[in-house]
Amino acid sequence: MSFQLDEFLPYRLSVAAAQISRRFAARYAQEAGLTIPEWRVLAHLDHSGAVSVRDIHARVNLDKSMVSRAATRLEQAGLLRKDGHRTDRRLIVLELTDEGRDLMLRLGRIATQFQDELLAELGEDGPALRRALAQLSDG
Amino acid sequence: MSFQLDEFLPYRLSVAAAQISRRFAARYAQEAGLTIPEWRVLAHLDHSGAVSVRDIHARVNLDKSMVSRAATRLEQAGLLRKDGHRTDRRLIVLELTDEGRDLMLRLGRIATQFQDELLAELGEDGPALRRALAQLSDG
DNA sequence: TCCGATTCATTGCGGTTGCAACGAATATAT
DNA sequence: ATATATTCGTTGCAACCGCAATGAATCGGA
Repeated sequence: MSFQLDEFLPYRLSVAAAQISRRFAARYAQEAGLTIPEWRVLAHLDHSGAVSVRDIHARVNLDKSMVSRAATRLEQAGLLRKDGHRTDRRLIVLELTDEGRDLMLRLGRIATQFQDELLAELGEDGPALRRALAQLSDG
Repeated sequence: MSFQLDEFLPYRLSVAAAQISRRFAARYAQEAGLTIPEWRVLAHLDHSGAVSVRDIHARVNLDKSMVSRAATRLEQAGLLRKDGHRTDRRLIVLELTDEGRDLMLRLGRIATQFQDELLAELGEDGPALRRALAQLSDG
């Protein structure tokens, strides 16, 4: 009996993740043309307030270089500010501008609605999916 | 109340998928240094028999160019053969060599065991995860 | 105090990826 | 029958990613 890729969990997971990312990107493309790293940085800053590159790197599953480049692009787009840290001059403090917060307000609504739709599609498997993803991410 | 990336399903999905892919890649790295596209092409061919690039592209969620390049590399590694189609000369028929089949036998065992471990970690959420991933991939 | 180790953000680089263009082969419509 | 459209695999290209190296700043131990 030969191996069935179709039934293989890592494959299914990867396909589902790619598919959902595409669907979501299509939603927010109307509001803003962000890459996934840019979206993650923006969303994390909205929730965390002013914070360093390292901080985002640690919490958002992005390489330092990605955070740095995404932040540069977001700064050029006027969505965030980079300031030096008061006492530790190695650190760069990232903080959303008013424009960035406005955008996240709109994107947050889109994201929440999108997630609600997904959970509705999933029905009663939703909570189990949450638990399973948490388990797999830590493992 | 600001948006919480941590709780956002597309994000959780993407992180879990990346994490599991890394774990699995670490397993089969000992047997063979395959990229993910190469692994998918190999695994699909093992299960499907001789088949065209287009076929794999459609079923395995890989861009045509990826399939083409992966097939070229696998051919150079002696794991598959490329032949012309008998009647439709646009088509290229891909088929595993004996060596390719041998490798897939070993990789299939590793994959199956890895999946068994994952399912054990997941416990009773495993079946719900399966259903959820299927639902999300179609949506 | 002062020198080596560590932390931080950026940058360079090689490999990968997705998209679009291409040429060859086949299908379709008039 | 023949011109047009479509399908197929490959290739070029630009963007992207992860990793390692870099340079600046801070920390820690002798």
